[in-house]
Amino acid sequence: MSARTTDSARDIPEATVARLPVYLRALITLADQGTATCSSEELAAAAGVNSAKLRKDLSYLGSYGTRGVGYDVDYLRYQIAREIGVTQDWPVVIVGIGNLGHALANFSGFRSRGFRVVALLDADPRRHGEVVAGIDVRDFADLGSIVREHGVAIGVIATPASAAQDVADSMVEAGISSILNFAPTVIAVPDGVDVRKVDLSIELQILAYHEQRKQAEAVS
Amino acid sequence: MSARTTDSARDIPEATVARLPVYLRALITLADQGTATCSSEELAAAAGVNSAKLRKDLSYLGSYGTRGVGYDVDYLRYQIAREIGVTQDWPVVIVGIGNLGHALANFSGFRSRGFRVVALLDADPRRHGEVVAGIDVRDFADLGSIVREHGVAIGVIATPASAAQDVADSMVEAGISSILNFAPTVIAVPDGVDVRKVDLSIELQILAYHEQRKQAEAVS
DNA sequence: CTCGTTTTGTTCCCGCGTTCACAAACTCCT
DNA sequence: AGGAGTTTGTGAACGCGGGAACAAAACGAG
Repeated sequence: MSARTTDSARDIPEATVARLPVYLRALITLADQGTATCSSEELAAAAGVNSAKLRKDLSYLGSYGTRGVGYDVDYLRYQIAREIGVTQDWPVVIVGIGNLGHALANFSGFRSRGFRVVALLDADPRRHGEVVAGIDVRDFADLGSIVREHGVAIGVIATPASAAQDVADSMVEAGISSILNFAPTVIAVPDGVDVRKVDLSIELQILAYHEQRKQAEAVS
Repeated sequence: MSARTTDSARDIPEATVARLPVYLRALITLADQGTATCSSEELAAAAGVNSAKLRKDLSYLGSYGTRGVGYDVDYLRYQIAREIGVTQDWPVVIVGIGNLGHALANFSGFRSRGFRVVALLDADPRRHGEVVAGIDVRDFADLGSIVREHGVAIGVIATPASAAQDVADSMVEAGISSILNFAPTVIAVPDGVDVRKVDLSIELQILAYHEQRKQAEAVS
């Protein structure tokens, strides 16, 4: 902590951070199509946001565009990737190799963004030795040594809700400081550890709420 | 549309709607533990939010608490469930039965919240007839008739990004008005259709950004 | 070189959401 | 019955994020 003047580290609003990966994906798509330059208007359309918002977001990173011209796709793509940190390699462990764990282990989107699954862990001994996505499932008790060996900072929880808090505690103790939680429960972690949660059921419930209101409107 | 006075339909802020399912889950956990009554402080702790925020959120639904006492767990649970709409049955179709589609089809959290998977669809003929989670995979072309037959309002997209827009278009045409999109791409839909997206890779990238900054701080 | 055109970067304003703080209301004990 | 103690519901202040609008900068034509 403490103030410093690392020039690359102005503080970027959280809402902007959440959109940068979307811009990055849009830029990759544009690059694949052979587009060399794009305006904020085009990129905003591809990312599904307002162009003023896009420009403001990018301005937090620096002045990477050219007035009257637009943005160089490859250059901007690299700058965003660097800012997010996906130019480096991030070792990741996945705990809980059920249906969801399988899907995550096989998900190609991780690999292509600099995330490398270094271990799959499960508490159930019957799963140990099983090979998923070319990686063999190991004992959850090995977490500590794996984290030390590979310098893992990011952990993914794909266990049932009942196990999630214990897994999180073990992850923190092992030195992991960023957790992506798919278990449908709130987990508590000490300060300095980031948690993001993805809850499929919650997303559906939000849709159901709006759907219910739409249907109520329709019959009125 | 148009203004009406359905007393149950004051407009609830979007941020509150997104938290109601979390409260509901916390209440179910409390009920399972045999708790009959809880204070806003306790419930807030279980849901991982500030107690003032919880009280304000609940106040949008009505005055379901008792001052000096707290909230009746079962009663509040029912009221929230009714407000979200999960007291009724929501038929759902899942399109794209790859790794993720498998996991979603088997996910028990849907069933327990009033969501019923009525069909699994895939464009690949080799998958047709395969049985996943007790439901057999059918041709994507059957979407329209299935939606009509079951009155499906909610669709889940679990296809690769390249197919997502086409699937969304077909869903909208079939009459689906709420879409949960797991494909890593922005999809465009007409007004009146709600889309929520879940992007695993984006969540990890957000964690990576913060992790990078923590590590930069650590060496300074 | 100068003017018109295009597009970025930024300023300003507004509205939503969060939090504090307190009044209203209910229970329990004496 | 009345007062002390609790806990809800809400009014008010504050800060963040979104969007419109504009000034600054680059390019091209003549």
